[in-house]
Amino acid sequence: MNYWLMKSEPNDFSFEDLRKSPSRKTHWDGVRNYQARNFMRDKMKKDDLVFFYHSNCAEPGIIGIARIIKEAYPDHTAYDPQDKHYDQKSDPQNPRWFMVDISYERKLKRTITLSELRKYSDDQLKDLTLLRRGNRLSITEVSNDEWSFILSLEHSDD
DNA sequence: GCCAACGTTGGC
DNA sequence: GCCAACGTTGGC
Repeated sequence: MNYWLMKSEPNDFSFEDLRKSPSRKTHWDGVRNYQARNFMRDKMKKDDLVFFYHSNCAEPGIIGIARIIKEAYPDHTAYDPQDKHYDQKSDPQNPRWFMVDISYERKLKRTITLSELRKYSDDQLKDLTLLRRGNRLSITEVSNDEWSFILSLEHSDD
């Protein structure tokens, strides 16, 4: 079982949007970065848990938990010229881009903000990929220890 | 809105 | 294969 962190801009698709989706699930389409694709295609497994992170917003941070409910399959939006993430070079016979399905698990009692996570960047979270300088990857791995530590913050005062 | 970081593209 | 130009991400 692996743990993940997935970013989403709440203006685009928020954790609340996931909660309101039919059956509280969605496909994670539109990923067009090879490293993020490789994580989805090669390492994400059904039932893995995901920190849902809000980026590019007033209070960036982890807002809730989602679950992988379907492993990687071709991202059909890559073949749709009308789609924002259309990729002319993607061939259905040899898919380049993949997506997974995720479902809403639960909202955290409080948002664990980026600035709060940074307080531990020299110690418990020193290897957290999200905190690496300049990291823009939309899907990153979270270790078992990092997952437990971040969850332990949920019930602390700040 | 600014801008640093960084992935991708394409000319050579 | 190098690398400059360009586009995107995302915190602030």
